[in-house]
Amino acid sequence: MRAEALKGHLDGLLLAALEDGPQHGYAVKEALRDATDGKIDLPTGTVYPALHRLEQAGLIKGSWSVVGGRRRRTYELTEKGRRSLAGARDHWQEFAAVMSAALGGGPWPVTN
Amino acid sequence: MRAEALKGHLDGLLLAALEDGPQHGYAVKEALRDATDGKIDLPTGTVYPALHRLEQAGLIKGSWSVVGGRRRRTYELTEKGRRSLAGARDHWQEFAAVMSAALGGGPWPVTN
DNA sequence: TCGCTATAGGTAGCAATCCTACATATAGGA
DNA sequence: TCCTATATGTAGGATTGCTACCTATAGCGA
Repeated sequence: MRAEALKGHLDGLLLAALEDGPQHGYAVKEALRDATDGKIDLPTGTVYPALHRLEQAGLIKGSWSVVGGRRRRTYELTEKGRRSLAGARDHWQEFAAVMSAALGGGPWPVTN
Repeated sequence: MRAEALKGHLDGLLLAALEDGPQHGYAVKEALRDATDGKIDLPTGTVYPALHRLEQAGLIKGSWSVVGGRRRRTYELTEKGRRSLAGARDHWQEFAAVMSAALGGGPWPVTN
C-alpha cells in the first residue's frame, strides 16, 4: 500500500475503529491492521500524533488509566466525532465514485 | 470535494486524462473537470507543477507548439507512463477495497 | 479604445500530512 | 539477562497540493 495514498483519509479510519466502543491507541492500530489483512499497518509515529490531532479537534476524548502496570490512554468518540465519521463516509463515497469515473477502466471492476 | 483527499492520487488522474491521446495542460485540467461533473476542478498551480513532475519522472513527454498565437506544451504518455497508469489503477482498486473495508458502513453502498 | 474574460503557461512559498527514527517504560518468556 | 510485545510519545524530513501571484494572446462588448 503506497504511503501517500492514505493522506487525508486516515482520520476517518481512526474514527471508524473507535465506533464500536472506546479503544486505546495501540488497539486502534491493531484493529486497523486486522480489518485490512495487514494492508494498513500504521507506524506508531502516525497513529499517536493523529489521535492527538483528533482529540485537539474535539472528535475524540481521551482518558488515562493503568492496566497491567502499563499506562493507557483510552479514546472514545464524541458526538462531534460521530458526525464527522458519518461525513467522512459520505465524502469517501463521493471521492471513490469521482476517482473511478476519472481514472477510467470501468466504474467498479472490483477484480479482487 | 475535500482538498487533501486527492493527495497521492493526482498522478493517476493526469495520466488517465492523457490516455486517449496527447493533450496540453489546460486541456487536461478541463477534461478532468468535465469527466467529474466539475467536482475535480484543479487550480493551474496544481496542474502544471504536477505535469512537470510526471515529465521529470519520464511518465509523459512534452513538446512545444504554437496554436492560435498561443504557445502550448503538449504532453503524451510514454511507455513507462502507460505502465504507471495501469499500476495506478490496480493500486486504486486495492486502496478503495481496503478503505471501504476499514471505514465500514457496508462494502460498496454506492448511494449516489 | 478600454476593460474583461477565456485561454495558456508558469513560479514561490505555505500548510497539511504521514513517515522515519528515536526515546521511554513495563511485562513476560527464553 | 536479553529479547519481544505492549504502550506511548516526539523531532524532523519528505511529499504534495493549494494559494497567490505573474506573463501573454485572442476576442468580445461597451
